[in-house]
Amino acid sequence: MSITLPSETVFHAIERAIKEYRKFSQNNISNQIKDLTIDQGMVLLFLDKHSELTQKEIAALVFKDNASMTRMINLMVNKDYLKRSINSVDRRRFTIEITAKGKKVLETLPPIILNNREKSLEGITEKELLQLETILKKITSNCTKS
Amino acid sequence: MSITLPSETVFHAIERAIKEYRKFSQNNISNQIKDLTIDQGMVLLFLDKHSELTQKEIAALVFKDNASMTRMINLMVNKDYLKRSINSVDRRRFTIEITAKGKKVLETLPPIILNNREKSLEGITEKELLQLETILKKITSNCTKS
DNA sequence: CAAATATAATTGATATATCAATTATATTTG
DNA sequence: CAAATATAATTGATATATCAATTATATTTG
Repeated sequence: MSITLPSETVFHAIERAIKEYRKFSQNNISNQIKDLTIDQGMVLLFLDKHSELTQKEIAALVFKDNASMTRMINLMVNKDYLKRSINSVDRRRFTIEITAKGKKVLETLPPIILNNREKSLEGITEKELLQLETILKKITSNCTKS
Repeated sequence: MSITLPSETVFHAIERAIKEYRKFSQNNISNQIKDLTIDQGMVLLFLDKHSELTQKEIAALVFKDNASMTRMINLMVNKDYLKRSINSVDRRRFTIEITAKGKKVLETLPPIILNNREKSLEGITEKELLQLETILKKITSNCTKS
């Protein structure tokens, strides 16, 4: 008996689901907003609600490392979504502000995202959603413990 | 009422679980095999069982696009895991063979992967696993339909 | 059969991921 | 307090992701 192929495992199903959701979301975003990735959109959402976040904290929220976040924010500054300025309290940090263009996006983006979530979870009950989260958290915890 | 932050959604939990699983797996692989990524390992597993696969087909199995697969296989050829030769039946394709070094890896890798799967699913019942797959497939189907 | 179309793979450009090393500043500790 | 250590962010190198264009070959169609 040889090993079950990765394509037959639950990990494959997990990866498939999140990738299709990302693709679906990105398409729906791109239809209305030019030149914005989901991840960039999420960065805007987080900064909108928590303006004092450091790059490191944002990175953790969107599953990136600091190096990726530096480059992502560079891009977003170049595209005029964000403005970076030195934080006078801790000069190792930056204060990141959302520009007028960024704020414009924040008017259009949330309804698109809400719709993405709703459509992709259609036919799934509240109970199932809770089950899903519970099981996923077990996997996460198994992989992170020790 | 503003939008629920991405970090509070089930999509975040999905992404977290698969990323932690990948990290966990990669660590366990790297402990025993130098210079092999999970994805490269999966390519070896697939080719081992289905030697006639085209690059395009392998790409689909590991969620990459053709361009990424081309580069990944280039690397694996350079690292002497694979050998590429023209397919005489269809000269657009390649026949990809696993080298002796690749076969060596295939002796060490499966037990590591089995252990990764087992450990990461510890405490999760058969029933829960089925529920998980069912719900994930609903999401996938919602995101791909139309 | 020749022209049109399709397919497998590659290439180029740009973005992102990952790791290690580095820089600048802040905090801790002897 | 000075030296050691920690932290936030950056940079460089290399791999991977994504899109569009290209190349080479195969298949379809008028």
